[in-house]
Amino acid sequence: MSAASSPDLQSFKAEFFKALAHPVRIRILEVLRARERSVQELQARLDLDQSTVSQQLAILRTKNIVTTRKEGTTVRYEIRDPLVGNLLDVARRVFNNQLAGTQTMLRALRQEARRPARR
Amino acid sequence: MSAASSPDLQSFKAEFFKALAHPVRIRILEVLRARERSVQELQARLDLDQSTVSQQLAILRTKNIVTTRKEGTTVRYEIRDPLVGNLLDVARRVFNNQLAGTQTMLRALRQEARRPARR
DNA sequence: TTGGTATATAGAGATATTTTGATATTGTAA
DNA sequence: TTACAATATCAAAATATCTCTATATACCAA
Repeated sequence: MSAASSPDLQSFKAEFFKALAHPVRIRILEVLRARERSVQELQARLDLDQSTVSQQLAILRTKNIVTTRKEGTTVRYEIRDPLVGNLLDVARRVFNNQLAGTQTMLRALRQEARRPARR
Repeated sequence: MSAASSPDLQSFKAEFFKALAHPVRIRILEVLRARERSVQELQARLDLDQSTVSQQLAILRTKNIVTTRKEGTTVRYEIRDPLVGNLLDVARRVFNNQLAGTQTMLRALRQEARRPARR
């Protein structure tokens, strides 16, 4: 019974990473990292249409990565576990190593690191 | 130009998480974390057939997560950036929070944390 | 050479995810 | 009520990923 042979657990982990495995969902999480947001705000900020944002949020909700708070007719989303932010940070460091060489994306990545949040 | 609006970069990140989004690939990485392994060793240790292991390794190779070293007829794989190990650790902590409540998997997760490697 | 062992790749059917547009639902103000 | 705004869900076609089996390649020993 090694670390690598707990199939249900590894499937659970895979599901979690799947939740991160989409550009829109990553963009959403990077915005939510700074603070909670309504669907509208996400929509405006990411320049995506309502359906797209709501659907991707539904996926993040399903995977328990994000929670909601209803305020009248608007719904505010936030990241459930701040540790997810740390995860993205470590991932960024991996990307940084991987990208050593490809200039354009590397520059964008550095930009991000310098400007971690925004109101 | 916010942190969330560098679509190419976020796609690149999504590709990376996609690479982790499969139970077999996670199991492989968790074995490789301890040290490099030949395809055979992985195959035996994970109780998977040759084709499956080789295919999943090909995906990890494509995404630049592992590198290979050829030794005669055997090929040894290793994780390219040890930081990927840290990433898995942070992910484990997220899982731990998420699983608070579901007993079985939680126990398996704790097991892993206690027994991080094996020869 | 030939044969065997280790690894890689190909192909096809099954399944899952994305994408887009349309429609539901819910809450609130008039 | 009615109407509107915010959010959620549905459905279908396009695309991607998985799974399994078969075959290919590369290396080595005899």
